[in-house]
Amino acid sequence: MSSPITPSATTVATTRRRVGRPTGAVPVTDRLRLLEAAERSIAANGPTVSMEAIAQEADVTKPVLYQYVGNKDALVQALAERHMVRINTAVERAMGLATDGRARVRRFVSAFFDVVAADRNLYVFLTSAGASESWLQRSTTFADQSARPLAIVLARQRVSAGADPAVATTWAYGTVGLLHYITLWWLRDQSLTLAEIVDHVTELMWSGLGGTAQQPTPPGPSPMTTKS
Amino acid sequence: MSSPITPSATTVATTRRRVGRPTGAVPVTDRLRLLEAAERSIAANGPTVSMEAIAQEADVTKPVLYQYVGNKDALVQALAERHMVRINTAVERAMGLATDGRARVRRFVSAFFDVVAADRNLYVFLTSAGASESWLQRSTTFADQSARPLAIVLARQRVSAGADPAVATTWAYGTVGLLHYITLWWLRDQSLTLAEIVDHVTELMWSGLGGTAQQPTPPGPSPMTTKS
DNA sequence: TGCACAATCTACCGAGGGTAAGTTCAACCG
DNA sequence: CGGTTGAACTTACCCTCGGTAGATTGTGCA
Repeated sequence: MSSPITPSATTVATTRRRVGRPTGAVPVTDRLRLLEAAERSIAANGPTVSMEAIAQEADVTKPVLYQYVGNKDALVQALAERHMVRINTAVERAMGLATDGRARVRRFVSAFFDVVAADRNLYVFLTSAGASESWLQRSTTFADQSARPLAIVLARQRVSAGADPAVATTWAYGTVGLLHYITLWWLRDQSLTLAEIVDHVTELMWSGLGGTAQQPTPPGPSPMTTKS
Repeated sequence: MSSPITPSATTVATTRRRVGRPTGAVPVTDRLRLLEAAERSIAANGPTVSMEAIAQEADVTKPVLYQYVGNKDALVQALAERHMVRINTAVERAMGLATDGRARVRRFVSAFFDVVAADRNLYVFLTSAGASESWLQRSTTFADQSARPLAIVLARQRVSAGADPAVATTWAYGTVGLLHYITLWWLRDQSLTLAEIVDHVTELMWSGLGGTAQQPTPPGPSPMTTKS
């Protein structure tokens, strides 16, 4: 859980810190430290970590965590921003070279899964936290943070292709949701290799259910009358 | 909140029920009543209803609710099954007539949004509850219940079209996620009419980002360096 | 030296999921 | 008809978790 003994300066924090303002000119913590601790704690304890546990990992008490971070939603948002940066840099680097449309999508998808698979718990934490809470009011979730910039890009490209950009936002949320659900399922039962999913997802995202080939009957109604 | 006066048999339950086993041979409640009460309570109190509130709406105390239903996850699952039936019947009826592939997808999407829009709160409740809890272990969520049968249908159609059915499950989860995220966004800020979304979604689902037309540059990396 | 305020912790609150144990009635048995 | 067993409830609680009030101690400045 908390870091081992490894003493450093001033008898270190293996022992509980004293009450009151600590000696030393500078605050013990800063926001960045807390965010990093949060990510460590999420990685260790799974996506259901409590704020208490996070504070503990940062060797700090809850009020301090709340002072720097606000509340749990704000924490999610902050971590979401950091992770978005990771994803975006990976995606940019991966796509930079390709020119063909489909190839670009493939690289996009591949980079995405690479980053996400490296932090399973974090991804689940970001996408599930603050789900029900206020979905119908707020719009600061990971989903929104992902979809908004994507919508801009899509709109631009629709315009430069002479198509109607009105679909952009819808498509952005659709793409995000598509990736998200597949990711969650894939992280759960790892029945497919990374290469396989990337192929499947690319195909779906690029060509849709219709595909390049014409099979005339798409998603029919499901049997679904199977009751347990 | 609770139903008005409307007395029926045995002085009715407007007043708090006595302690102990109630008079009368038959149990006061059955599972179906509880599920219906749950749906009413969700519709009234939003997707964050407490089990307490649901029990109250059913004019019963928590332990009774738990005895019949299990726990909150089980409640979600049960309600998910019911709602899946609604969705599936609507979808079946809508798609029955169409033969053309794309038209079938359109009818599918349209029917889906019809049903979902009729019970906003219920949909949010089903999809968000039990999100983080045990995503990486369990697979009984609304998403799974939606994706599994869809995967079967997709696989069948891929086979009969001479294509590889291995993509089926991936595509099923993708489709569900796509619909889900768009729905949530659409329910939140109703900036598009139903007809518009149905169009956008159909286009995306059927033809993908590549579309029938060839615009060579798909989702590029987003600016995203916008910090608040 | 005293005073304001900064930085931290302890101790609590309230909501919500879930449960243990008590209370009343029905049904069956002698 | 009286007593025992168990079914069908409720009351009252536990525990976890997000969030906060207020006490406590150190720093810097007048």
